[in-house]
Amino acid sequence: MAKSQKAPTLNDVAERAGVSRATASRALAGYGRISSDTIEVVQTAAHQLGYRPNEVARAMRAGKTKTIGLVVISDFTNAFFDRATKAIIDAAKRQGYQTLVSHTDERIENERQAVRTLIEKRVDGLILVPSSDSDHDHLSREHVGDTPLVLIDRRLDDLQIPAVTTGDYQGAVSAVEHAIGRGHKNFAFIVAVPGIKESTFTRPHIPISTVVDRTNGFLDALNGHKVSSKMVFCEDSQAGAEAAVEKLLTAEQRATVFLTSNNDMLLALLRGAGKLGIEIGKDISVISFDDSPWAAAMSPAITVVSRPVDQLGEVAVEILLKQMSGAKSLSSVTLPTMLIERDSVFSVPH
Amino acid sequence: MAKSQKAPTLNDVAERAGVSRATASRALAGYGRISSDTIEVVQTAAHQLGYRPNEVARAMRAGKTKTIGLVVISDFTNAFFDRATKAIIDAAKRQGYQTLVSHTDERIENERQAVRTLIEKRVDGLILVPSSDSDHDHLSREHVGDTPLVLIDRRLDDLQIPAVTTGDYQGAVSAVEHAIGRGHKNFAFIVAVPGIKESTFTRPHIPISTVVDRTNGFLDALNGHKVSSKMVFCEDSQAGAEAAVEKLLTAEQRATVFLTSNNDMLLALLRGAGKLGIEIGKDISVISFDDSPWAAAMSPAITVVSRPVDQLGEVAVEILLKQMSGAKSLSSVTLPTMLIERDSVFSVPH
DNA sequence: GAGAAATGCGAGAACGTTCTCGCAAATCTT
DNA sequence: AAGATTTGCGAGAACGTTCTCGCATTTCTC
Repeated sequence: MAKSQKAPTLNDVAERAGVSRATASRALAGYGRISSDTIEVVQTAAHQLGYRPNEVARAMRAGKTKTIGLVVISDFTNAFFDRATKAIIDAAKRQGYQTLVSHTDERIENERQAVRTLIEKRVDGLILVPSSDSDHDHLSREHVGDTPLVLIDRRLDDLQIPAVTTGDYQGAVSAVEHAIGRGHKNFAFIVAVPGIKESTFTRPHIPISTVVDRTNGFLDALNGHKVSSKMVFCEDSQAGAEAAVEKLLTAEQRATVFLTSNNDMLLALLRGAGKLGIEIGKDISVISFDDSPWAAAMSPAITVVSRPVDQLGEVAVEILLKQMSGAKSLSSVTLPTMLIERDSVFSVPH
Repeated sequence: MAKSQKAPTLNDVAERAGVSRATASRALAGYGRISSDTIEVVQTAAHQLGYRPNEVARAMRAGKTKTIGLVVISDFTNAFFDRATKAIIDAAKRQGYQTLVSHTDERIENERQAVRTLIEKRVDGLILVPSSDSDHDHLSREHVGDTPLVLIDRRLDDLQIPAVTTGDYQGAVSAVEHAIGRGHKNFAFIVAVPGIKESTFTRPHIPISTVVDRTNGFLDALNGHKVSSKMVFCEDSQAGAEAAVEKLLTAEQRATVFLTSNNDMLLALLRGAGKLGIEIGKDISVISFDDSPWAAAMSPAITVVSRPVDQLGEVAVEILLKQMSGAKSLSSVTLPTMLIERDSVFSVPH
């Protein structure tokens, strides 16, 4: 008997139960007209054979895979996208969907390829964090067909795709206002910009709405106050960030408060300060975007602009599901950020 | 025309190219006997229609989904499983496989359900970190059928399943020896044990090989040396960990060196020390399992037992693929850990 | 230039479901 | 008790591929 090799099919169950395939299907799925006796017979037959429904066949027949795709950049240090990933996977599961995950490492070719294969796998929907605000042909309706699509963390202003983002502009504003309230007059903002070749003090093109919003918030909040400020736009590498940080820390008119646009930059700042013997919370103040258990446990604990990452994932799934069930022209959502005051911002005596 | 609604199928392509479905298939997949003229005709037809092969149908026909399942506990603080997840997804993609991810949150029912649905989705293989060394019926051959299965991070000694683990015993030994070399004579080991209800100083049943190995390594390395030591077994909650830590830190004969079994425990220790005004690297020494960017950037930087997490993922995928291609009775692999000496361990004057 | 071999292509089955029909038997009407 | 309705079930198609056959037609062989 080669029977023990292949997984038992519905046909095998039907045969053993002495009914037709159609009846077996009805008995197990519990639809249509069927007697409770037959249900029992079929169920025990299925159980004895160790029958597992073949979801591939089911998907083929139904035209739905009960699977969504997630295309995400994965950041090492920031827990942000890892957290978002978990939130999405779990929220999807709660609704009966499994999640196929792809990483782009912020490279557009990877994004393109990921979208392509996920669509070929016929995912019922797609959640994506776009790597570029200009290169997004592969996200057009023409290319994704009628696959529902939701963006997270970043908007794409020239495409009609619902996006779930966080209040980055407001977050930057609240950070600046907090520091101004504590008497700070000399600001620095360390901004990570994916894709640029080397760090610079002059504003480059920023391909990500999130970062644009934060810099705008920073500038606008400062506007009208008699303070000096400086932004450094860092390349993504650790070395680049550290070099830029060192330049800021050793400047003659060193800022008294430093904002960092994510945890990678915060870490670069921490390393740089450590190396130069500069104490956080005493020599300089620090506020970072994105909270993490680490930021809270350090001495001093770091004041952060916390973003609602779990909620971000949940809302994204929610909007995606709405789209799947036929809703048209869904609008984007911006979730509020929150400044968590800890010990890394001191008051400047005036 | 309702044609614009449905995704074009191979039939549509064939029709437009004026050939049969079979020929169109050959032309696109590039197998069998076919003239280069027809290939071109079919390819342009496919391109004009925006044809995307339906991988569901392909999977059904082939009996292979080109998809693997990953069942993992997800830890907030530790980057460990997030890193492993990324490594696995990327390694799988390199081999042409997509990855379906499920989180168990260390709960056996979730693990059971995840395995079940992944098998119903007919994944070609399964990578899993088991939550319990005793409750694993759902992983028996009887239940997973002939789906290849690889364990990571934890062994299951009474089941014949290949596991990729790290040298946790040796890691603990190297940490202890390092501290002994620096003159320490009073050790504490803070051990997270999933599943226990409350923290305790007496050894409970530990359902995870990784943790067992570490405690054994700790004990064995200490054996024969004239030192005192204490282990605290922590429940998984943050509050539980902190309470246990506080007890250790305020003990009259406080240890001079603290080992922590993961980054969550390290954080609990950091918070506790911060609260009590105890300085790491000065008042107490610290060594933690698992490296992270944070541990390296802090002041003082934390000495850690680093585990090769990327390699872990890659090897797991490799073994899984071997199993998929028919290899039988693969053996388990243990990857070496490495002690990274930083600034959190001081020398005790004798 | 006649048979042999090679080439290109179409017909049709198969993968494992679900679901629409239609038919027989059982149950309900009055 | 005879028609009307309900109930339970089986036959068969469909989802979109791939692949095995077999049949023409072309190209090779001497």
